[in-house]
Amino acid sequence: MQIIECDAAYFNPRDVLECGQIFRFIPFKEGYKVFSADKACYVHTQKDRTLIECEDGDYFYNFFDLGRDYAAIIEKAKSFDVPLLTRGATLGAGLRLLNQSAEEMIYSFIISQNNNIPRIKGIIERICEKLGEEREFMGEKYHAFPSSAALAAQGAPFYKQLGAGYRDNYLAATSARIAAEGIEMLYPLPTPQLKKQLTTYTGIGPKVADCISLFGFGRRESFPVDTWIEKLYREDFGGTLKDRNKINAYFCNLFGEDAGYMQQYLFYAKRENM
DNA sequence: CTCCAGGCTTTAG
DNA sequence: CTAAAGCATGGA
Repeated sequence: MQIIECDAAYFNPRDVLECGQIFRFIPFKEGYKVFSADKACYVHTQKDRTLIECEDGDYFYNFFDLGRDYAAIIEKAKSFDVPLLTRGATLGAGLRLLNQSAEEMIYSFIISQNNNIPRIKGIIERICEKLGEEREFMGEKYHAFPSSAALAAQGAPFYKQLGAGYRDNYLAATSARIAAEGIEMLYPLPTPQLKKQLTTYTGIGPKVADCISLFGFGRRESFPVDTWIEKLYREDFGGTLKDRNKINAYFCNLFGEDAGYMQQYLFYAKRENM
């Protein structure tokens, strides 16, 4: 077992996990067990340090984006002088953007569309339980996220039965395509072309493509526009555009290469008062 | 009962 | 091209 340690001021496990970028984690002892692809870790905070316990330190160092200077990101966020963004970057100083498995993001965010977070988590959990390889971490069993081949071996009725609703065929069709083609050709693409390619998969539109690009391919210039962003665009930016693609262009132009981080702070601040 | 959730596909104009 | 209906499910 390895232990990675870092400054808790820029790594609050609750903020990082509960902000909708990841769906596989459970409260455990003083912190959380976190699952990604076929790996697991235990993350918790002691005083001013956040500790990550795991078997694969290199994987989770990258996963939690530990090479990034978040103090600089937060300063940049405040420099835009937008009240909601400054509030998000202040209250959410412990936020981080995760570097997750691209395939896991593809299926997870297909499920996320027009859905709520508790239900998304349940559907993904049941899929892993049924199709993911069994592993063990800290004396307890868990299931890896299934391979595309394992997902493709099931049809739409299987996903419907797990509660995926009308997204059943999206999962069946896209897993079949990826099992046949792979996704290696996507990694070298420039971000605009990556987004365009992602939207050619069944069940992936512009918003889901931005989430996959941001969380699964490390494209920090991506800015997903969902119902929350649309709401804060109107209420906090005085925006009048109604087309989400245009709202996306507005924010990408405003925030540039770090738009994804700004999106997380805004999302965080807007969701705080629920 | 209706409304909504990290929207997409299909169809109509 | 844009606009709107239809879509499963579960909780508020």
